[in-house]
Amino acid sequence: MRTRGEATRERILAAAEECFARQGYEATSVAEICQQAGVSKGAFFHHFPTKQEVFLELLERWLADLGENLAALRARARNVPEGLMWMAETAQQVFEMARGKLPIFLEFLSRAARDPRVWQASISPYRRYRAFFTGMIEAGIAEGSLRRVDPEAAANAFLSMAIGLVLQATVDPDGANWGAIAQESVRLFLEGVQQGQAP
Amino acid sequence: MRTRGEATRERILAAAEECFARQGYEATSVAEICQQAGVSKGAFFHHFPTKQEVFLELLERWLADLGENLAALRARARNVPEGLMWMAETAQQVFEMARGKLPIFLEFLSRAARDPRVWQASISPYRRYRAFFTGMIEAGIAEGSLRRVDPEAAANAFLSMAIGLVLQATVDPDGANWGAIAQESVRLFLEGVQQGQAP
DNA sequence: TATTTCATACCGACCGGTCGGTATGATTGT
DNA sequence: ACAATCATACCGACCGGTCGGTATGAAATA
Repeated sequence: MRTRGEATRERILAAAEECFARQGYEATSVAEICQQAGVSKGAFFHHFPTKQEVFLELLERWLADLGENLAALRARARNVPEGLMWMAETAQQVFEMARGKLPIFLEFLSRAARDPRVWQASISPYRRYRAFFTGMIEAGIAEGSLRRVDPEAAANAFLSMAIGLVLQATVDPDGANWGAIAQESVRLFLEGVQQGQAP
Repeated sequence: MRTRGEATRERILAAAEECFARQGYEATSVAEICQQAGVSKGAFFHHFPTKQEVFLELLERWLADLGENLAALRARARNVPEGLMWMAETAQQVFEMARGKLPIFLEFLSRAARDPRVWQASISPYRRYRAFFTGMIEAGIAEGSLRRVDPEAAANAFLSMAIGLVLQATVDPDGANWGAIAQESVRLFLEGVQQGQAP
């Protein structure tokens, strides 16, 4: 954080993230963000042309972060099933840590379905994730740890499960132990596709 | 639709549903709904105390409808795997038909995560769905068509998959043939849990 | 070094417009 | 007549974004 300006920028982003998480995008006014950041409205619009731009920058950071975490987990795993299980275990921590932060995820999606700018910002990382998982399944088949399933179909099923889990954990965080359920689900999934595991 | 009042009420609900689907809840003004319904603001607030109440009534209808459809499919199926596959096939049609209507689903969820009233209205049907699928898996095990998996875990995995699919189809409807993917995913799931199907 | 210059960072009052909801009275059906 | 139904006009709050102007501090000039 070299210059004074950059520090202010970061404060605005952090404040916006908190407000969005607490109240949602629409319900959060620019004035509120400014107050939370201890900054004037003038400063806000000096650093960002619109409220939406703040939102988009947060979105980009979040998705990039997620992508890096997934890639790191895969790289560290000794084989594909292990990598997938690690991801499920990580989900446990994510659910616990993020809690109040998760609803932004929904807000992102809800807006992405309508706002072309948001859509474009979310959809290309998302498609990379799909490709990423397809690649993982293919690698699993190649290394002999997975059955010869259709990689795309399996990746889709896995990704759907992951998305569904996150969503449920977001809406009903106290309804179940979602971290444990994530692990159970992935285990079940692996039992279906793993080599020499079928009973 | 006996009285004149009921007809107006329905027109307001239909108009609201369309507006919400097209623009989202927040972005839809009461005036817009009234115009679309060919009704005055006075009529609107005569039939509904607040805008949110309209939203909630739509939500209730939608969830009740979904529940009925699921129960009907299960009742007609000759065994559990067949029932699950039928649901996947139905998803195909739902995706094609609903298209523009699906984003309301996201709006529902997004609001449910924050608005206690909406949350309560969505969460109890949702928990019924979970119980419903758990019951199905148990029945499948009892009838011998499914392996002795943990019913709750399997139901969770299946429901997660379903939710994830709907969500992806909502956000990226042209990104893939979601109906086909739904069938493929369920098939994959069944291969994992079905009796005597493991290769 | 002392002074001028100037870009960047920031302030906060303000504007045009929108929105959810209300007040009041007309119309309709019984 | 009288209750249910609907229309019109209106209110007060709020919001995203603008704008004229001020502070800060580094580079240029003398």
